[in-house]
Amino acid sequence: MATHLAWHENLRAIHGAELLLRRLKAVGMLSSIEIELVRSIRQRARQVGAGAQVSPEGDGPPQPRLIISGWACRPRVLPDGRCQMLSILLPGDLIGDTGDFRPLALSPVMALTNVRTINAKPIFDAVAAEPKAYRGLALALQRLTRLEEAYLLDHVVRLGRQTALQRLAHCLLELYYRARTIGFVHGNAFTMPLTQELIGDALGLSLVHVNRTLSQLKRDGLISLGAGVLTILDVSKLAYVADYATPDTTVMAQARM
Amino acid sequence: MATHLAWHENLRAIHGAELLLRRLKAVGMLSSIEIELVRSIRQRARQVGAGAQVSPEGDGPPQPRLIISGWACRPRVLPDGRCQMLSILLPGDLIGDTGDFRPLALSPVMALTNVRTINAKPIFDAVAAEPKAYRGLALALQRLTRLEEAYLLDHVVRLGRQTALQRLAHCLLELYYRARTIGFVHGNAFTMPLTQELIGDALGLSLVHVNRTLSQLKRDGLISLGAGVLTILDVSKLAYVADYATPDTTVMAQARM
DNA sequence: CGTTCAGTTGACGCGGTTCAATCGAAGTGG
DNA sequence: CCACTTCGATTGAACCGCGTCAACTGAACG
Repeated sequence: MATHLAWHENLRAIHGAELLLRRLKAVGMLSSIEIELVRSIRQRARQVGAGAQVSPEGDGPPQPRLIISGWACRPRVLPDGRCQMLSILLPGDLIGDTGDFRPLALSPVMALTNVRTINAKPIFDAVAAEPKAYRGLALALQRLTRLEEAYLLDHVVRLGRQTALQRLAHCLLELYYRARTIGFVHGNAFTMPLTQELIGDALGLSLVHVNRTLSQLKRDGLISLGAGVLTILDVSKLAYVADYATPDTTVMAQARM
Repeated sequence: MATHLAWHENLRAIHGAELLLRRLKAVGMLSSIEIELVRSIRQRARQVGAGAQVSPEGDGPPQPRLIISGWACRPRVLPDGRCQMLSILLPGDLIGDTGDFRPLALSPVMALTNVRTINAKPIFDAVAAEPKAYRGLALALQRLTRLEEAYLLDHVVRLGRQTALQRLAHCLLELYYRARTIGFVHGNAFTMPLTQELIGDALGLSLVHVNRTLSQLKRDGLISLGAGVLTILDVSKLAYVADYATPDTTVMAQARM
């Protein structure tokens, strides 16, 4: 029984590395050696429940880990108890410090659902030890970091200058494209486990207004949402109201330099 | 006459390097060799008028430059013509790419007043060529980059979860501490050349509401503002309403790891 | 002496918050 | 097996922060 469980967890970990590979392949080319390295991180996963802190786990800079299942966020809590998310994290996303102590990478990560992570340090260690052998991988990892900053810049514009409808549409589209990259979208639908309160914390809106704005998007036939499954019914119309530029032309372009 | 002008510009450039030195010394320790290197960038300054683009100047990644006088910003212009600033830039701030292609560093910089910059590439070239000799400088430069990201995170919280009064108070305090670092503050007063419309673009507010909110801060005796000079009359009260944590305990702490 | 630009002020309306109540689904304990 | 609770979604009503429109001021400038 115990061995069966361990084997099961192992499978999960392999799958988790596959998610990271999809993201890396979306921003660069990897050699078969590099692909093997990423696949080699098949250690036992660590799980935390919804609401628990994922990172940092103790003192000092947080170790790099890969989210292999569940959603998380980087919350900033204000004295009055309200919360503003800096970013939303999906399976396939890397968290923790990768040696440069970026404030975003150092900021706490909180689980929004049950979250499973595996240690990603072996990847960075290998890349640091043999830069020549892992040039493509190093570049792709750096591009994922840039992508994270590009999303942050979009977030600023969203919060500063967009209406509730635009923010929501923009955010849902971002999540849609990110979910698609990791292969979670089937027929323009994907699992979106965020509650309306959490969406509010991400977009600087109240729970009630998120509800009303979501209703409007449904009424207008742009999305459908039920039982935790979000379907983008009309990508181009949604992109139009959100003022959302296709990732290829902006966010990804910035990452690809 | 021409030679006199060149000599004058030279003086300015030396002073500009001094501003960068103050910022570097605020986040790390420099050897005398490193100080000499920073002081050695005394090339002729380039000037652009208010409203003009400072960076990038042409194609490709923008070269690293140092702002030696004037204020600038990183604007994001929306299709409807409105604008959201990603950050505000003061004298002593570095702009342009430093080799890692960060989206923030690549995003356009626009002059808000007349802006003079000098080429900062020699510094980065020297650090890259002789990492051993310039370890302290490399670290300090990296910390300035982190600081920039930390300000961006604060910006997200400001825009997402703070009222107009709080945003304004928070922003003015940030500018106050940054101006103080470069030695521009005398008796809690410093030159603040931003128009109310520009402040609005930074904080996601309308011109009119910025005016009213500024009036309130004046009425409450927290600031005084006239003829482009901002005086912080009560730092601690302003920090209280802004919910502003002292830089030492937060932003700087993140940069100092 | 007109023009432009930044600041200032009033009136009005909308977008979004807050308070509050309801509802269904999913536990949870007796 | 059934209350009882909890949690997320939903909806109504009142309120208010902030945006918009518009008019006016004073200073700087040609």
